[in-house]
Amino acid sequence: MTDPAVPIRTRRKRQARGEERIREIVRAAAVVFAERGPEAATTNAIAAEAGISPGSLYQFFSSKADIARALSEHYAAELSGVRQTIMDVGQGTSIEASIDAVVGPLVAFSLAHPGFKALFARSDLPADMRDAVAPVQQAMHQTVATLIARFMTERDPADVDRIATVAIQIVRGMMPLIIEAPDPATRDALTAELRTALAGYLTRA
Amino acid sequence: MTDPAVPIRTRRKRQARGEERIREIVRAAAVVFAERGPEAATTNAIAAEAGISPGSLYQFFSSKADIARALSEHYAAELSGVRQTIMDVGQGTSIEASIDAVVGPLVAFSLAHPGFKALFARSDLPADMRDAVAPVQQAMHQTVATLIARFMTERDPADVDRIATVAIQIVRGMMPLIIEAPDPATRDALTAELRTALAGYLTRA
DNA sequence: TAAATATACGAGTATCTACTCGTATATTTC
DNA sequence: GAAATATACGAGTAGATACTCGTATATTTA
Repeated sequence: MTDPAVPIRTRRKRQARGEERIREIVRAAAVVFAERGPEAATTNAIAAEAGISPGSLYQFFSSKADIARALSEHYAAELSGVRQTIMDVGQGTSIEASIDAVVGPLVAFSLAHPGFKALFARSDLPADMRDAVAPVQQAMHQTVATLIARFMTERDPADVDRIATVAIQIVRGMMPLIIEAPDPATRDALTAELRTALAGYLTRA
Repeated sequence: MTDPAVPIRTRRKRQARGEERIREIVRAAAVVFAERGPEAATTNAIAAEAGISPGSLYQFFSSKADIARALSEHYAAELSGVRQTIMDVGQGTSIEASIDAVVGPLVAFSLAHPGFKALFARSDLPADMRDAVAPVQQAMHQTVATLIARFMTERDPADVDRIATVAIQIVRGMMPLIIEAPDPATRDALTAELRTALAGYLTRA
């Protein structure tokens, strides 16, 4: 039974064009997710948008949920810059100032990345996709909780956690309205309302 | 060409068992929508839950969106009692008291009617269903705006409208968490957070 | 250069879903 | 009681979708 050398062939390194294809598929997935929503986004449509065949798509991803996972991780990476900026606001700033530091960039990011809303604004994704994006969602929750904890140094961590959850849900509720606002003035007004709602909640929570 | 008497046969009156079937189908739809969500809820599953054949279902409803419409109207009717109670709170009560008068019954209603959340908590239903439930959604918006207007007698109606929209989105964001809370204590805590969020927003808006 | 493997294709498959249709029975109307 | 119609059935249809498979080419490794 002792098997000295089972040469389970390790996959040879991915080629440069493979990496490029993956990037192209993730980009296409963002477009299709944004246009049709997570359940109506078909793998064939993603392949078409990427300019490749369905077979090639499955050369790099094992399932639609796997594509969603890659897309969510892509957004997490893109957001890390934003997160750094946010975390850099001084420890002594007011709740309102911190909210301003978060809301503006987040709205800008959502506008620039239309697929982001499709993946993160919904709390009831199909099970397989929800599982796929859960790690990134939890990381975002952690970031928000850390930020909120600065203003609630005396509070129980469980309280801070709950407050972070509520704040995220408020953002989730408002973001679709903001993104799909018919004109910039409406968008700005709704963004201001989001700031008001967050400030109102967090100063009372 | 002049046709003096085109006897377009007017459909004979629906029988009592037909009315009963319709009630049964709507009830079944609520169950299936709650269990699977609006897009995964299949008409065959609704028929099975109602204990009838797919063909019989289409005897009474022309499409899945048509069933969603009937369900949303059913909820609107069920909610009219709640609305009456809410509207009866005195004109002079505080914002907080009014919020309490709304949130408690609304959470209770959502818990007692699991399909309600599936239809009303989502802002991105498939187009045909969204159109089907739009009238009821608008009626609910009107009710909320009327209630809010009591505290904002000086405000422009457009402002009141926008504030009502934001308040509804806050509720929409929180309701899934409240309904799916793992235990009653968590549910009560989240319901309290919803009250806090609404009070915080409305006193600042 | 030759073997090995990554990339690429796209028609095809199994499965699912909204909805139909031919047919049969229950109820109402006259 | 008989014609007309509402109710009921459930196998069947057309269309869609996630994913596969046989095959062919490009690239890398030795």
